[in-house]
Amino acid sequence: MLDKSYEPQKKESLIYKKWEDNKCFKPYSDFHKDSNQENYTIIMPPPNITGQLHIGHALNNTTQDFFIRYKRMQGYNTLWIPGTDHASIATEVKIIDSLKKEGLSKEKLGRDEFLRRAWQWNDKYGGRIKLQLKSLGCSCDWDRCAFTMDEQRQKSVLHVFKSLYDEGYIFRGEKLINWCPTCKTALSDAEVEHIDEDSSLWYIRYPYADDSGYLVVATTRPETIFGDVCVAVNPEDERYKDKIGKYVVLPIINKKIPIISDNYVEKDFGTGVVKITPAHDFNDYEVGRRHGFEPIKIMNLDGTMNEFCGKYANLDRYKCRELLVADLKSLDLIEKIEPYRLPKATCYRCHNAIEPMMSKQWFMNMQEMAKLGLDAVDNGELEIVPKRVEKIYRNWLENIKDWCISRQLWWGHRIPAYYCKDCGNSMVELSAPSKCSKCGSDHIEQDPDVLDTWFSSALWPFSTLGYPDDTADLNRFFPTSTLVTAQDIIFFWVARMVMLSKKIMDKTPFSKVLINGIVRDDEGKKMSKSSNNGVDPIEIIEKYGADSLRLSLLFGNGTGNDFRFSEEKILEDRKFINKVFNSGKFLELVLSQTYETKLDKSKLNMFDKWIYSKLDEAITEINKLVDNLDICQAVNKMYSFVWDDFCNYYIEFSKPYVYNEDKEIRANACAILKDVYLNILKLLHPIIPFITEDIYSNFTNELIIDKSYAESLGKFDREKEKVEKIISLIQKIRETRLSYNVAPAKRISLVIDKSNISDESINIINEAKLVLSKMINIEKIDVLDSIGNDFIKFVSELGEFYFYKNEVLDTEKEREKINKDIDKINSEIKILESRILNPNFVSRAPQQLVEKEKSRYEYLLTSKKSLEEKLHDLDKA
RNA sequence: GGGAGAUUAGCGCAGUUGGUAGAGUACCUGCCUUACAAGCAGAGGGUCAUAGGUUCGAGUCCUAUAUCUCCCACCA
Repeated sequence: MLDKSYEPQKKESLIYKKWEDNKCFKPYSDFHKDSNQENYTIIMPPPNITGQLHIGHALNNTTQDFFIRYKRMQGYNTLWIPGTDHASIATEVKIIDSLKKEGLSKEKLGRDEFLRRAWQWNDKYGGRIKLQLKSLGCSCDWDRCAFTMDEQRQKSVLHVFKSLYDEGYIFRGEKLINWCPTCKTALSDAEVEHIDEDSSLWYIRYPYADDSGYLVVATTRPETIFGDVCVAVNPEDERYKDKIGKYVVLPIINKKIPIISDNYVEKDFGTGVVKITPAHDFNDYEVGRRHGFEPIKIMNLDGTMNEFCGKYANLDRYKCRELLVADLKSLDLIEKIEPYRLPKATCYRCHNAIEPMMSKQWFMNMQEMAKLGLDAVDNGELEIVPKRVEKIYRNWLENIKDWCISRQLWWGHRIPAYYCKDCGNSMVELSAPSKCSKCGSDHIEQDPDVLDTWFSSALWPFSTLGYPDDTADLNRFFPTSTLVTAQDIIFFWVARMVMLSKKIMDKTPFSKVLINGIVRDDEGKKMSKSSNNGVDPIEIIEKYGADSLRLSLLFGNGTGNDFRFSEEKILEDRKFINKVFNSGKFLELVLSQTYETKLDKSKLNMFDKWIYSKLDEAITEINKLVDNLDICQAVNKMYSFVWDDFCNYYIEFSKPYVYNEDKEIRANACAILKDVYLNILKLLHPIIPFITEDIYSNFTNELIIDKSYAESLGKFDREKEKVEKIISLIQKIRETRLSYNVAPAKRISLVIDKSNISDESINIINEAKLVLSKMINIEKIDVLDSIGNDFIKFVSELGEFYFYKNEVLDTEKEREKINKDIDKINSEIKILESRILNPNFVSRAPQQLVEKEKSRYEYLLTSKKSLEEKLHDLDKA
């Protein structure tokens, strides 16, 4: 028995358990090793264990689950691998925060104890995430669940690191890198966020060494003056041409530095003179390198000034700036200070300012890798949806630089590099060497640093399948099929997966990438942890059920478009599920009144054939849309098929048959209704898995998740057309009744003029007699030889029809209505005339269209004429 | 500074090779019709941001402009 009403809360977890117990989420090939079904594989973007999932995750994972369930039912050998990400820096920041609350610090705890805490953290939050995914209904194979730092994934990371090191793609060196003084680690370029901030442009006077006045330098960072190695002007700048090669004296520290020329300098900005600080600015680093200057480091790793800065040493850089500017002012070396808005580089995790610093780090050379990434889209191995995202992807790869992969953190994959304390030799090995390969010393130390968290994520498509081991999974499921993810990690993750998969596995890791839009709150703001407007999917699921949430996420949202989340939308969409549920109730009711249901294909009536045709049409369309990753339109199609075609019409059509006195008719009608309904459940299962499973189990002993996708009994064009005509007649009758204010309960007669209607129409109407009487309260159908004045006429596609005046008439209403109709027709006639009377249209538009428009025009003219006649008759009467 | 997207009914949105604007919801009218009032049947409501252009024909293609959002970026 179905529940009294749709109440999802109680049942969903039980249903999920049933799926798990029956191993429904496992690929078919796990049980049938020699299965040759085509594979369909998705790797889940592993959520960070920093916290819990929000609606954006729910959107991505619902999308993935939709594809997986759909493909599973279509007979693919499906595998969806779930997992979580250790999120090195993000998690470490969180743990440090929580330690702070206990009055602890990471240094106090020590590395081992800190890591123990981190693993505890993983147990807690990783577990919560899995729970959330299960509540959402995700049908992923939990036995294959991976964690970016579990044993197998550590092994993958080691192997990839070593092989890229051996090939020379990974190297160690001292370069200018992004340094977060708060997190105290290096960051990659991708991890730096630029935020516009109000600041100033300081114009500082640099006296010439020969005492002939001074040069004015405009800078946004006066405190880096200690690291200046020269000042630069544009070689074409007339103002300074004769100064090139001369020297200026750095204020405060009184150091002589040269004036050089470089094209990098823009004449029109500031004073056209730039101070060059190679150790603390990326452009200056390049300029310095071009002109052979050694960078001078002036900052400590915590963002304070170093001993090189005299009395400013150990001051925070901003404090230093303040004092220095004051000092310069008192020396009259500040020409002016202008307000200036500049993009401030900040850490994507702690949001504090980062500093470019010289530091010894590990890097990955990306030049060749980027080509691999570009090839993938160029030669069609990888399709990115929506298409526009491809440009973003391409642009990033075209401007890529070396990837700084080492982090001065503890939570992460420790770099497998070992240094000999005696001879300084460095070794990269899969396991810790006991002796130095060069001098034989056993004073060996592992590099204390860990890898960028995105290094391990980049290997996800093959690390999850068992790389570097030669596993059955790797052979069977790599490369995977579709990747579904959010747009903010295209660079961090998607591009790097493509590059590394091509490099390591020699294959593009997936053939399609679907990039979902951003989830916003109901005010249109981006949902994020920092704005604290995130919504926990569990909360919504408890309130409305997972199916409602899933439907709401998938329905009415264009592919790749941003999505505005609101509870109202969930309430709106839930109505659809309720509708599906209630149609199940109806089926249950009619089945309970029937002893036998047997589907006899030879006994389909025209309505049955119509619904099967519509079903067939819907399936075909949905297949096409899903293949194009257009879930939005696919769900739209399901919605209108189920609600409009099935519920509003077919169920009503079926009533005279399922309640028929003839047992045989009744049995067959019930069987057909059931068949169509079960197919509808299959159609909908990928969007709303729980309710469809629940209802399906009510009518069968099988699990819908395992069944094949919806399939129609056939396609019947002639009957389809007939029923469409019936439908339009029904609509016309309803409209006419309403316009004459005929009470819905009043049974009236439908009249046909025998001389003015085709035999076919009469046949169709006879066939639909039962239905018409039921749906629009038609008492009887009179076929008359001729029609006089006592009738109300209306036209449908089946021909001309009449009501008895005395049954329906209200003269005033009638006149109003006819006038309205004439107005409508007139405006359409106008539009048509503008075309068919236009010789250009007639000669250049497709002939078919011209014909169509012409016949429509003729039809309108006759209709108009008959309406005018009617009006005339009315006036007479 | 560069790039991308958005702008369609009161609201939040769909609209895939250019061919007379669509569903949901809200509002209005009438119905508690034996699956469903979380429903049924109807009605109204849009010069598709603006201005040009291409075309017989533009929400759809092109060019500008405006407003909003997002991404990228070293003009010190």
